[in-house]
Formats: sequence, C-alpha cells, structure tokens
Amino acid sequence: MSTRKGNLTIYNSLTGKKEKFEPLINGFVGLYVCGPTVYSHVHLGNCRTFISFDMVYRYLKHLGYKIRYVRNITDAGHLENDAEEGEDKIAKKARLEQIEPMEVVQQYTINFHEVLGRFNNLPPNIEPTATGHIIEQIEMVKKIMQEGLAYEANGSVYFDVEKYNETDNYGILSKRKIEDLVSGTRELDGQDEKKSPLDFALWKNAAPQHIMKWPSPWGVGFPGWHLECSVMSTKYLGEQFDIHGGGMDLKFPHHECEIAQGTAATGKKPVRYWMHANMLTLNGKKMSKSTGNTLLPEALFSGNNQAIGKAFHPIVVRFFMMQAHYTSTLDFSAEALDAAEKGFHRLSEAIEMLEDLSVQQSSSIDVQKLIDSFYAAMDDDFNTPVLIARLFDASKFIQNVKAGKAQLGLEDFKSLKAKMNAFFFDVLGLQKIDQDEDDSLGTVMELVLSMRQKARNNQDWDTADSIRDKLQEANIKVKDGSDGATWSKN
RNA sequence: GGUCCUGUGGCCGAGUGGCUAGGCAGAGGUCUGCAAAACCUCGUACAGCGGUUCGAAUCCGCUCGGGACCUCCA
Repeated sequence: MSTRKGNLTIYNSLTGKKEKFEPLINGFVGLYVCGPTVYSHVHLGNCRTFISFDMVYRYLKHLGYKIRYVRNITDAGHLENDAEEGEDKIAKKARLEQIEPMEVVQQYTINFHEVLGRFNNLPPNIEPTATGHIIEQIEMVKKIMQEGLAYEANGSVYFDVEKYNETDNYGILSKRKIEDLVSGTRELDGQDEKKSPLDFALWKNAAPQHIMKWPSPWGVGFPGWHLECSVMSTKYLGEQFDIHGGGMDLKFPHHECEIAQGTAATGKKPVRYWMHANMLTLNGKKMSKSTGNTLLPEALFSGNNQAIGKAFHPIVVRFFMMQAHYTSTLDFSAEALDAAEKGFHRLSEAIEMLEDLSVQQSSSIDVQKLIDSFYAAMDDDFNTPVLIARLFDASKFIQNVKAGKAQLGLEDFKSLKAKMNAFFFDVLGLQKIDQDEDDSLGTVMELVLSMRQKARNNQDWDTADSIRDKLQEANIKVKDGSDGATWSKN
C-alpha cells in the first residue's frame, strides 16, 4: 500500500498549477479544513465542501499516510460585516432567540455532526473551537503588533495590509492587486478607525451590549474571524503545514488574510498546498445562507422540499457529488440525482456480486491494469468522476464473469475484490444501502420465491406471474436469472 | 465597474493539441416461457466567429451566454 504514495498530484490554488504532492515530513500529512460557523443549520452546499475534503482525507489515508486532520468550529468572532457595529453571528442569533450563545453553538454543532455522519463523513482528528483558543489568539495579535504589522485603534486591533504589502504580497492567493482592491472598496460606515479600508480586524472592541467578550491588553473585546484559523492551524499543525482546504468563497478575503497573518507572525508562508472546493448551485446559483437559495439536508433526505421534491438517500447524494470533480461547480436537480441514484445501485450490485464470484484459471482481461486505472484517476488531483467511470468498467467486467462471458483468475479475484471494496467504501466513503434490514422479510422472500419456482417448474405461468406482479405492487422487484431468482426493494 | 472562472451530445459530467471517459435517458439486438435485470451495438457532442497548427473541444483573439469574488457565506 505504501508503494502507492508519491504519485499524487494536487491542484494548488496558490500557484494555479497541478503539483506533485510531497509532504513536509515524509509519510505524514497535516490537513486543515475551515469548518462551519455554527449559527444555523448546515445546508447542502456546506456539506459538499466537507464531503470533498472527507474524500481527500480518505484517499490520503488509503495511500498509507499518517494524517492529522484538523477542522475548526467557529463559535465566536464571525461578524455580520466588518463595519463598526458589525455583530457577531452567534451573538446575534442568541439575542434573537433569547438563549445563551453557547446554546446556539451547541445546537448547531450537534446538527453539523449529525448531518455529516449521515453522509458517512469521518470525524477529523482535532476539532478545535475559536472560544477555546482566545488566549492563543491574543498572543498572535501581540506578535503581529510586535512585527509592526498591526495597530490599535479605540480598543480594536487591525492588520495593516498596505504595510504588509510593502514587503510581501497581499493578494498572492486570490490573484488580486492591492490597488484594484482599494478602488473596488465600497464605503462602509465606521471604517474611519482603519488606516485603509483593506485592513481587517484582528481584535474587536466590544460594545457594552455585546454578550460574547473577553479581556485583552486592548480592553474587553473579541477576536477577528480570520485569526482563529491561523491560530489553530499553527497550534496543531505547525507554523507551516501541508494542505489547507475550504470552500472557494473563502479564498478571499478569509484565506488571503490567513496567509498574511501567518506570514506576519512567523515569517513563514503557513500553507504549502491550498485546495478549494467549488460551489454547489441550485437553479444555477450558488447555495447561500444569506440569499436564501439553500436546501437543507433533512429536506432532501425526506423529499419534503420544493426544489427537488423527491427523497434521496444521503449516500446517493454523496455518490452524486463524487461524480463531479471537486473543483467544478455542481448543479443540483432532481433529474441529475435520479440518474445518479440508478447508477449507484448498478455499481452497488456489482460490488455485492463480487463477493461470491466463481473463479477460473486465469483472467480474460488485464485486471492489474484496471486497478492501476483507479489509482491513476485519484492520483490526478482526486479525480473521483474518472474513478467512478473506471469502477463502472469493472462492474461491467464483473457482470460478464457472472454471466460466464469473461474469466477471472484467483489472484486477480482477490486483488480486484480488495481494491473495489477499498475504493467504493473507504475512499469514496460509500455504503451499501440496506434494502433488507429486516431479516424476517428475507426468510419470507426465500419461501415465496421457492414456491414461485415450483410453479415455474410446472409451467404454471399464471401463478408465477401473479406472484411477481403482487410483489411488484408491494415494491419488491423479482429478477429471474439463470441460476434462480433474486429480488430487491424499489 | 474591477478581478477571475466557465459554456461539452436529450440530461448530468470527465477530458486541455492527434489515441475522441462514464452515468442516466433513447434505438436495435442477445439471453429468457414472458417481463425485469444483465450484456452487446448505435449518437461522430464540444456556445458563435476568426486565427495559430500537418492537425484544436483542447492554444490565441473577438462576440454572446452563465457563474464566483470584490461585504457575511463551504
């Protein structure tokens, strides 16, 4: 397995190129992904990002790397906007619902974990919170101030972007020029504290009515949004680490600011490979909480929604997402999900069929080459759609072996089974959707099908067909094969 | 307005100079008592116009359409 390491290439948003992946420390990977601000339910667009990086984590794991996967929970500091009166999102929600901020945090953190669990996401190794790292954040602010790249104004501390840009490059990630940014800035109220509209808050002074605030050398306040990620990634992964992921919409300003903060505080560029997952769209427009163009996972799983109007299993949704590359936008529609659902079941059946396939002396195709193609797809910047295409090729082969039209040797059988399972379950994170959890149904069906077989043996087609029709009405589909009938629930 | 991305057959979606994925839907066939499933065959698609090239969906230019970011968003 470890021999598979070393061929992976990753599209690095920082350089705009696909690069060979070489971790800082051989065999180990530090992975940081920007988590949610837990002030409301996660929607499907949010989920796509987390599912994409779950897949990245899973493949790195499969390749044999030891990974420390850190994904934060933002439970403070995320402002409604950057203006003077900008309110913390969590605090605002707490005020509106008249509950404690930490109740808001708790409620939506639980929801977040529950939803990702249904998508079969693996938990990260560390899931730190912003409020748990206030001291570290204050320390980093001090450090940046010592470097002369931040200044205090009325109890708030701002990052001095223009000064930083004199010796460094603010805009290196988002490919923006500072002059363009300045000219494009709109007039926001209460920005007179800042030297430049581009400057962003490291620490914000809290007005008396604020409920979430902490003491600091600059007075009572709360940390700026971008700071937590810099602090927590540095704390758990080091001043420089391998991969930082997040949604495309975080590229600017969030990630740009992270680079600036990290560089200012440590003198090192914090991240070696930046990865950005693209947006999930609904009706061709980005899913977004603020515009209301969203779909909640629950609504999709239950079918209780206007946008799609049909229930889909979370694993089918995951499969659907895996059929597109993580760097492409993906549009959600009932038709596309329907197609994915059918394809998923076909692939699923082939995986099941592989369990007890009869084996011959040798194989009629080059099985090793097929397996290599799985790796080639994933090594090419986690190209899951191509991987799935190759898995379908394999599924066709499996069907042919089953039908006696192709042969599979014992050794090939073992490795194909191992790799198909590894890619389907471990890498893509898919699961069998159990159709017969109730064991008694299985026993009953065995009985019914054997009775039907008797009727068929007697050429009593009326009885045989009526059994099949009745079962169909009960949503159980009977498929007659050469070696007996099988059934499945629709 | 600025910066950037994108436009692939009925639908979804890979592919970044020649070897022209895959899924769904559709047509024909094999198998089967019939049906379903499965398998086989079939679509010469790359927004438009021009250019570079022996050769372009793939590179360049223009036009048109869609989107993202520039303010919070995965």
